[in-house]
Amino acid sequence: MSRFQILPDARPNEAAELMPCAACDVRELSICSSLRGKELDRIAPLVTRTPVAAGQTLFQEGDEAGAVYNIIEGAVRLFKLLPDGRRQITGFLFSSDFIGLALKDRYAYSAEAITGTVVCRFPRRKLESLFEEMPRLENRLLDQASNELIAAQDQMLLLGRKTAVERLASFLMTLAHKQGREARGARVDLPMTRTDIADYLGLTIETVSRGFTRLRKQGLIETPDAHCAVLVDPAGLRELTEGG
Amino acid sequence: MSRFQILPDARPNEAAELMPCAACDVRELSICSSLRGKELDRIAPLVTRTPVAAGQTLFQEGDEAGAVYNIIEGAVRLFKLLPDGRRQITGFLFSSDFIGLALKDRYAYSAEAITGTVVCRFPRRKLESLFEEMPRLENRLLDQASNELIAAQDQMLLLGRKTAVERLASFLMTLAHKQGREARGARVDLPMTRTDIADYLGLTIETVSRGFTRLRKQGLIETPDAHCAVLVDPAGLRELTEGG
DNA sequence: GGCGCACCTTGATCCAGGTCAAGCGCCATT
DNA sequence: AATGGCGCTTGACCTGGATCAAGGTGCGCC
Repeated sequence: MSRFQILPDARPNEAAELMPCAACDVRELSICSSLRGKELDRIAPLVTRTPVAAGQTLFQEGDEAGAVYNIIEGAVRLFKLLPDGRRQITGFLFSSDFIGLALKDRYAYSAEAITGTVVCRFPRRKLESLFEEMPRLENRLLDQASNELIAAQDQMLLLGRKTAVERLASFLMTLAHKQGREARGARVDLPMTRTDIADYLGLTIETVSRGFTRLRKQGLIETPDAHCAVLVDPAGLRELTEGG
Repeated sequence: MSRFQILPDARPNEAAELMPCAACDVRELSICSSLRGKELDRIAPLVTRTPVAAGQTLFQEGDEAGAVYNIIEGAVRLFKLLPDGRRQITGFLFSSDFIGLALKDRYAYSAEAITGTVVCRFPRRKLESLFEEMPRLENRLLDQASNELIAAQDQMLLLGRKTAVERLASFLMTLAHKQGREARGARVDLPMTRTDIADYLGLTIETVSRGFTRLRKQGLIETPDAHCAVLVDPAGLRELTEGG
């Protein structure tokens, strides 16, 4: 999937020679876009590119937070569990997204790959020591944190006050936006399962399924298969999003 | 309520003479704790201390985000509205809390004083230009953002997956924690109304009221009046919090 | 090509929490 | 001390979404 090899941990010099950062597909989109040439050279030997198979765990809630990650390719779900197994997915992350803002000593949530994924792993301690050297990096992270907080508040509104179809419509339009496919007829990818969507929207899988059926019958979307949705009427969906 | 006078906007020199920051009650608790003496002198003339009456609006969702705030005293609710009036409160803020992390050009939520409140207002543009000078300040804000993100994720779990009583128990224990009153018999202040609590927990006022009644009948709390709760059995409440 | 399994859809029924309605307590105003 | 309004509680009933149950569909594997 990735054009890059996994970097051997034991030989940082060789890793540096490969210059993965300079050639990274998502560099300009990720937090790394805040880094200049020299800074990139400084960081390159510290990162490790790793593939993660679908369903595999990156880390679990409560683990010591030893690393932060950039997603190079694929999709990841972040979630929290209650002791009896109830699950809340707090976010889906995709290429160029950063994992590791919301943490103290330990991760506050678990992270699993949804599809085959490639991540770029960065030791957390080293990151923090770089802040002094690279204030633009910290700046970028604060910006990112801001965006995530705004998204989190939107999600609270969704979970606290929206109906099932409104939640589903909101979810589809948010994904469409992230994928740059908000136009009529655009095809939105849904790499996650119905169960994932349900656990993200605070619903059950059955309600999510009925929601898709309803949006389809109302002529708002088409679902050629379970892992994509075609926006037949994005304006109508957008309206639904806010209770219209 | 505050021991400080409102600073006259028109006369910054006089404001500086008053040195409100150096004498500020909540300085050590707020983001300002990251500032050293000289930095404080630099910031003091830029801030404006303002009282806000109960029920008054600090700013509205969609307003241009011209300022950030520190709460000196009182309580504030942040919320988002749907066009039909459904409201989701995204947070309650108290003394020493900071308002202004989750914003781009415009505020993503509205802010209203719950009780009589005193805030410390800071022009946003000036704040950003101070980051270079005071990296510790940016550091502190990133930390704060981290904490807020973790809290937001907890709230998503609450809204998406907890039952009505579990939500109420979680709310009480979170407030108890913030107030440093988690011991058996401790008295937790509830400055907000039942309607506010309902809009924070994604419930109706009736369900919140029945929740209090149920917790009382189970011997977990007492409610001498509507604006406080006594923790009769904090361990029991804590269990409920996670579905126990 | 058939088997097994994971995932999705649909229907029938149930129930937690919403809605509607009534009444109480408290306080500010007259 | 009557009045009115707001905030809170409680009861009766209703409903959106959960739960329970039964197939359907697609795909990897033998």
